[in-house]
Amino acid sequence: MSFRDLANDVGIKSASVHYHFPTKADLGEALVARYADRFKAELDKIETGTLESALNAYVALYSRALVLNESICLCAIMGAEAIGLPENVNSRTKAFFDMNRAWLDALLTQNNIRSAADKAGLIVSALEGGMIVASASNDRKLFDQVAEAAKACIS
Amino acid sequence: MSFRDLANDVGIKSASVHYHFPTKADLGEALVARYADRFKAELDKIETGTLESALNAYVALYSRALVLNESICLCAIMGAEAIGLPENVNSRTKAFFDMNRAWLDALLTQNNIRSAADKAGLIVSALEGGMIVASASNDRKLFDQVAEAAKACIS
DNA sequence: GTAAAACTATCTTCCGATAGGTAGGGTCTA
DNA sequence: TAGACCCTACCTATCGGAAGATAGTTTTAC
Repeated sequence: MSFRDLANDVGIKSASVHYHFPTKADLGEALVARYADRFKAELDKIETGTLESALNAYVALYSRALVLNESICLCAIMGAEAIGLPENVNSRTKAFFDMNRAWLDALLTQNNIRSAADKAGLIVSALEGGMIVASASNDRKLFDQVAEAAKACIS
Repeated sequence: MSFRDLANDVGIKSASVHYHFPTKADLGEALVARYADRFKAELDKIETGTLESALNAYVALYSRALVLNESICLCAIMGAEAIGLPENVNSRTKAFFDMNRAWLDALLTQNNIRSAADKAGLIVSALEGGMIVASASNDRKLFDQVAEAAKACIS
């Protein structure tokens, strides 16, 4: 996705995109930041009543991206490319993962799960990795399997 | 990494690289294929005597890439970029993941672990995702945490 | 009238790819 | 055994295009 492609999609000229986002790094950072913000908003909507339903809702956030948009988590892509990406983009990506782990950690702790932080990290990694494996294999069932197996690890 | 960059590293001209790998797709496929072959060779060396030691050796294969080369699994990168990559590259990437799951499935089955296939998928996804999260966060400990948590899920 | 936001036009750099040539080594045959 | 031939692996040179970015100008909205 070049400046010209993006400009074309929006309906303006590439020079106008540069007006809002001077460099590619600025554009990338804004993209990840917006993605993280929207994800955070979805997290805040999740009802943390029972552990199981909360986890299901959490997984559904990932699953939706995989199924509907036929793409994968933006931060999985950015994270995989972290080497060679600008530092400001990487720090936003890191912040996204931190946010996810923190949310899960809080949820698990609240439900008296042992080693909450470790399991939170496992779930995030498994879901991100699961999206990649499923996407590369063109088989969404692989993601569902991973998500189920990850949930089965809790308790 | 362009044809010119690669040619420069090898010490020849980019046209000569095109002689061996006519298109970028050919080059990418060969790269992933070689990576998978080498990984397979390492898998074959693993002593599957005890489950724990075998799993440790398996995780070490990933960990080594993360620590020594200061990079991550090639197939994590290719898988994350699967959308937009040539089909021949994607099928090699898929084959790599299949191979990993099959190896773990056999190991777990051999050790009478229930839901071996599901857990094999979980481990692969967790390790691939763990590398990405750790790389993006520039914190190798995150990967080690994930690897430990994944192993703790077995049995 | 001013400031934001779009535009035109252009520059430089890099990319993947191709055409065509060259040097060296091996092979077949009269 | 000498010449004709061919294959491999590199080379030089170049093409068309796309990319990121900038300078300067015009339009639009309040």
